[in-house]
Amino acid sequence: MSWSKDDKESPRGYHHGNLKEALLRAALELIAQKGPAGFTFAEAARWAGVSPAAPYRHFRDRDELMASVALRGFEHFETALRLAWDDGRPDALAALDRLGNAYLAFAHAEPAYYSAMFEGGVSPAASPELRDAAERAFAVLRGAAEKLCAKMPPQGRPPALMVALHIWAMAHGIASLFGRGDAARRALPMSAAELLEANVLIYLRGLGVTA
Amino acid sequence: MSWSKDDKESPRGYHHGNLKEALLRAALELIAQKGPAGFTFAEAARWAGVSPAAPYRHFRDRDELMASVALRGFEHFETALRLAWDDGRPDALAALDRLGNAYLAFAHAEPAYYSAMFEGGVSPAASPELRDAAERAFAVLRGAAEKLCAKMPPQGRPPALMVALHIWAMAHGIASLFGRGDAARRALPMSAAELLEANVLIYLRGLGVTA
DNA sequence: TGTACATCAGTGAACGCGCGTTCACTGATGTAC
DNA sequence: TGTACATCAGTGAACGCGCGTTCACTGATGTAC
Repeated sequence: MSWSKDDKESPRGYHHGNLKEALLRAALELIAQKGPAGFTFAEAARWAGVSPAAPYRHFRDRDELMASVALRGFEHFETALRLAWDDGRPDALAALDRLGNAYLAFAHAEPAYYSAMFEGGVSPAASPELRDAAERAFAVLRGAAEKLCAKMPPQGRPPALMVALHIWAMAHGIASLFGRGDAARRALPMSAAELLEANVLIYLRGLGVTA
Repeated sequence: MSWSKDDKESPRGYHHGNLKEALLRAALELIAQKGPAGFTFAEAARWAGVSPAAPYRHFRDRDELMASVALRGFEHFETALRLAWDDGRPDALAALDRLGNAYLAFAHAEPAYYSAMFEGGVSPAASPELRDAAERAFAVLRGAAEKLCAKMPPQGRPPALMVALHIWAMAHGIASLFGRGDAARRALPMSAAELLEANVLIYLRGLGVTA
């Protein structure tokens, strides 16, 4: 985060100019350093180089800031997934493989967003905005599941929603158990990405989808 | 937790008699109420009806108490899984189904243990004791995977470790996304247990395991 | 059986700290005329 | 183009609070003899 130094040291006048943005980045940085529980309103203010009362101009409280981080996380997450899926081009299987990799890459590269989204104690149902953002991200998985189901033999074709939930569960399970950069992780015989790819491939074979 | 009232109100002398145990239970209760981040050393002491200095006789600090909770959690978890698996009787598939249900039931009935184990910020590698307990719980899944692999056609039989990790990921993914009692959860077309059962069945079909 | 003593678990008062939150304020910005 | 004024973002000092941690202490328990 090379801009952090600039942000903190560049002279500024009485008005910060972009404090809301700076607070979001501060929260993100602090979550990355200490986990979703380990950041405080006061510290975010300090990190942004501003008095402890200033954040109240932009967020009602700590929870609202956390929810904003989660919201932004879901937006970036959706973008990353949508880009990887690329509407199923050139074919659904190749695209799904990219999708899984993108899922893990996001959880790995942006653990702060990922934990704000899924472990931050933010209830997605709390704000309609947040719920919608989460829904839009899930919609990418949902769309992928639909395209996959269309490839299956019609008899015994499973509901696309269920397939989407399964894919989500496998990706989330592997991401949260093995996908973070922690040193404390279990030694694996293969990478998280390989593990997920194999899991999804076996699952699809079970559904009768073949390459 | 009907004993809590008794514990707090029954008269006791200068010595508590079973403070370590009471602190573990207090921590568990507080984690259940406010999540793994939302309990403090001082509050656990208060909950156990003891001065704030007393816990230091039994735990170095908050982290050691949290690690003890996680340790006990893994022990109960292992017991529950082992009981459900029952050495694969009467056959591996039926036993695996019970195993999955037991996994979800534990996460649902003991969210405090589950989050101390997987989201408490406790590094399993920190203490050998904790690592071993986690390893013994995983060994149940591992054993199940081995029994399943033995049923597969030998050509292209996958490594049992990978199958165990896949089962773990599916169970953990579904447990942490859909398996908690939160009101804020996504409305699902089926229960978490059904979702996991279907996921595992499709996966096994993909491996060539049939009922 | 009784007594002296060591050990140990819990006390309670004290401390420094950082947090969340409030308040009247002040400096900067933008706008109406 | 300039001036008066409303609006707004950030200040800084203050508060009460609960936490973690320490300390010399004290009451209870167990043990040696």
